[in-house]
Amino acid sequence: MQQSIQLSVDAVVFGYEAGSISVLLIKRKYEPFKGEWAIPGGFVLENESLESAVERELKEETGITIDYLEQLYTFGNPNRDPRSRVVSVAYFGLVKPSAFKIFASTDAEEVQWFHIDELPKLSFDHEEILKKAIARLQAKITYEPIGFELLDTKFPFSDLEKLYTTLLGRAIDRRNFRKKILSLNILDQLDEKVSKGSGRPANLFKFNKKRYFKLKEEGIIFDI
Amino acid sequence: MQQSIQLSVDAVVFGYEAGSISVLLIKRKYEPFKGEWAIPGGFVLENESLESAVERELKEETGITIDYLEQLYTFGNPNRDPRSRVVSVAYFGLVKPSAFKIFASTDAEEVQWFHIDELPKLSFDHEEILKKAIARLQAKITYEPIGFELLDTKFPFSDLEKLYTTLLGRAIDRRNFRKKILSLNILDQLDEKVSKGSGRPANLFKFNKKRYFKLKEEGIIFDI
DNA sequence: CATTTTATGCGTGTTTTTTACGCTAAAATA
DNA sequence: TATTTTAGCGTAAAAAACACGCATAAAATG
Repeated sequence: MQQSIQLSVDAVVFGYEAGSISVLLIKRKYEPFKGEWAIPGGFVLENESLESAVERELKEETGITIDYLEQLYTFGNPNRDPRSRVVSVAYFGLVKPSAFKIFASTDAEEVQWFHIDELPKLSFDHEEILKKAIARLQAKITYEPIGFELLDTKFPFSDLEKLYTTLLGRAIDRRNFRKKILSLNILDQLDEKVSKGSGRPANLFKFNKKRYFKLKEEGIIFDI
Repeated sequence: MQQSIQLSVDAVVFGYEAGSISVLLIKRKYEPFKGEWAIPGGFVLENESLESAVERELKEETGITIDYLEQLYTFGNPNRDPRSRVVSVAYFGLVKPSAFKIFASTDAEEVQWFHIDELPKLSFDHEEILKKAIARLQAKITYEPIGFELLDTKFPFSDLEKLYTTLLGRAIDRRNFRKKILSLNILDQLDEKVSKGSGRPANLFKFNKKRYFKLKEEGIIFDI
């Protein structure tokens, strides 16, 4: 028995900057869908794990090294690729965009961050993949502290608050939100302040991942 | 570019009977791992969707038609199969065991339900897959009403309660649980009673899936 | 340099949800 | 018929979620 199914990986990478969520897309250099936008990804090599394949492709095509990566879903519709049967394992990644300089290479003619509400037409079934990834991001920030992967290591509380209002798509009470997050005891308050523009300078905070995992083991759950 | 990665599907199927959760396993008829227990599954055909492949393999190997099926995770470790590189998309299924007669055929020498705390040694990385499936089942019954897929269409409230205590692995207050579930308004109380053994006969209930989806659209969420 | 603007940060009362637990009802059993 | 067993209803206390007031600090404005 010998199939000729090809296996690929794709990565939906989210970033957050200046109050809006963006996703990293590439413009395809080759057929099919040459010149159109797509989620970065490519074929898995013979002796490579799926995660390694994702990391390699991202590095090759966009120059990005990922901070947070998890498997999203496997898309296996027989006709999703016009060339042949290609099954793709999609991943979901988060980065701090400020930390990386993106550049196109190999299969990518161009790389660009797109706001998730200003997306171009996408190749293959990538729209479906992206839709699923957005749903996952919105759901997951309410029960796992993954939002911190999108912020700088040190951040003022207002950044976190803004991230959540953006992702949840609704207003949240600033005072109650602060109380709730601080009561979880997973943030370290630093002795630094930032002043961006007018207004009172804000204290900087840092996510204490180690403490979070310890609390998680003890059964304390993150829940917004 | 031509890979020789093979693609398979596997299905972890859970059933519930007499107060305990079981999983459907097959004894392998051929090498590798001939004579050992494994999760049912097999290779995906060229023009078949992943879901169809799962359904076909389950039917072939065990005789079961699944009630509830969802994708679990894709396992792609390069050495998970001693023959060659095989990537497997694992699925998660639920059935009412009373509704089916299981029988072994094709690749299976034997089929059997195993209580999830009395499992045999498993082939490949199937232990890892099963572990993930159990975690998913336990997590998911708290935020989606999938428990009903394991019960008979008509069931007394105590069956539901017992299922939850079993799955959650802890006692729950009978009175508060009933109040909570009934207040969700997703159960129809029937005009039938069952009396099994001693004690006051219990009213039968039926899960109203249609109403649940309607409520879900309106934003009412199931949460135990 | 006083005043306005902008944003931080602490507190308090109210409503809603969760939790704990007492008690009655109906059938089998001894 | 008394006792045991399982079903089913109700009520009060505790905890969490929600709504909102207001003092404070620094920068911008005139």
